[in-house]
Amino acid sequence: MGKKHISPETVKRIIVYCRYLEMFQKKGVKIISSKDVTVFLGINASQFRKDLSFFGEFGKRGVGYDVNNLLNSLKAIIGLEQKVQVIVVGVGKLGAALIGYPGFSKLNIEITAAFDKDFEKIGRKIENLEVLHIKKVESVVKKNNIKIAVLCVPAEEAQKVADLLVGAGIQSILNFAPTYLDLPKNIYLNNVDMASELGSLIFKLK
Amino acid sequence: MGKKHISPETVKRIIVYCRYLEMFQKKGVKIISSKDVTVFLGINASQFRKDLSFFGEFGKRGVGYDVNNLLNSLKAIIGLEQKVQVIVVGVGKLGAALIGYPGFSKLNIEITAAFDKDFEKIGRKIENLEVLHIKKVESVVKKNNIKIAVLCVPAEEAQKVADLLVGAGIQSILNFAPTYLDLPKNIYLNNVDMASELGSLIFKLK
DNA sequence: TAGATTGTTAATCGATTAACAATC
DNA sequence: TAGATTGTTAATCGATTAACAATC
Repeated sequence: MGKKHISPETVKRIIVYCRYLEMFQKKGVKIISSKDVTVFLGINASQFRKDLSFFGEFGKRGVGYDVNNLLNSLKAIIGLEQKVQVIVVGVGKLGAALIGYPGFSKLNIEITAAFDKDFEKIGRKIENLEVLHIKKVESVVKKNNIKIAVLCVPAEEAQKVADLLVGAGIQSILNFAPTYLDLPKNIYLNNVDMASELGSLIFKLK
Repeated sequence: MGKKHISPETVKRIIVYCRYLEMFQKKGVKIISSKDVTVFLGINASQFRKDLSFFGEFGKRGVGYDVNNLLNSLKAIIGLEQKVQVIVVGVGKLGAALIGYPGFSKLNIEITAAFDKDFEKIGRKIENLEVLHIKKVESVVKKNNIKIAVLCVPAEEAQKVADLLVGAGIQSILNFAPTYLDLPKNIYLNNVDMASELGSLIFKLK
């Protein structure tokens, strides 16, 4: 399947479209046009159609898109049509908050296990999930065939723990530590840099 | 000051440069080249020099950049040379985690106050910060001349609370709720969409 | 059929990278 | 001076938007 290159921007917009389509679905809207989907989001309707065009044809000319069909198709494109299992590594305040984060469960994402190195935390339950010692990560990852880790350890530890995760078989890391991670090229890395988002707001106010 | 348009990407990269320069500063490195700063970050050295060029000249040809000077200059450019006060609105797990988030304090950002509407939470202390009722937000914002709010309420409430913040005089919002906010054009909005970052990793694995 | 809206190509826009004169 | 590295211009690349034929 000679998949054309699809930009991360396109993928993230598709998730935004999904959320918005769910709103229409709940309201009972059956058919929607590219303009209806995008005008409120501040996105160009051409961009919506272009984004979809990477994956096929989903609409009827002169008519629009069937909300249910389109939503199901988009979810399947991202890979959200069935539950996705991820682990959380580092159960400080942020990690603990992410374990119960409704934005993840809404997307069909399930936190399978949580890990820490601090014996104070190990055995504690967070949202019915027992915190395990980090040394168990490899066996849990292998047993459940988990590919994605959410990394919430302090910046100083992040590289070391990321290396450990890669060694355990993790293929993708969502990194919340405000530091750059040097990882093998075959590992996917997304950084959520909350401080730099806030910093960019501070700059704009000047 | 006919400031050229500066992209958000440039601003976020400058914050990344700051973090990395601080590492060099701690190690006692005095002089650094554009290549030294960028090679490990996987950024092109031209990009670094181009990013800086929007704001002036900071290096010596044939020599490089003075680490201390450059770091101070960059912090001043972003607006981080003095403490910046922000408020956190919505003290669920995520909001509570952000109140103690070291990534913010490292950038000289101070959480001045935290708000919620839930009487169970009001009066509780989080990291020595008392949670206030949301109805007090306007007086706190005005009194302390606060311009930035971090919004951590559930998606369903986000628009309503954002409108309230704008009414109270807030000029910039860092939104963690996974929903689109429709705000006046003069209000700056940055979205941290953790779920879509995770979704884009899921897609890449396919 | 006439009007509407898609899917896709072409045009535009902006961001990244390469190249190089300036200069330490 | 010779070598190194900046600051900036020009070339490249990719993403967004406009335009329009296809077609419901």
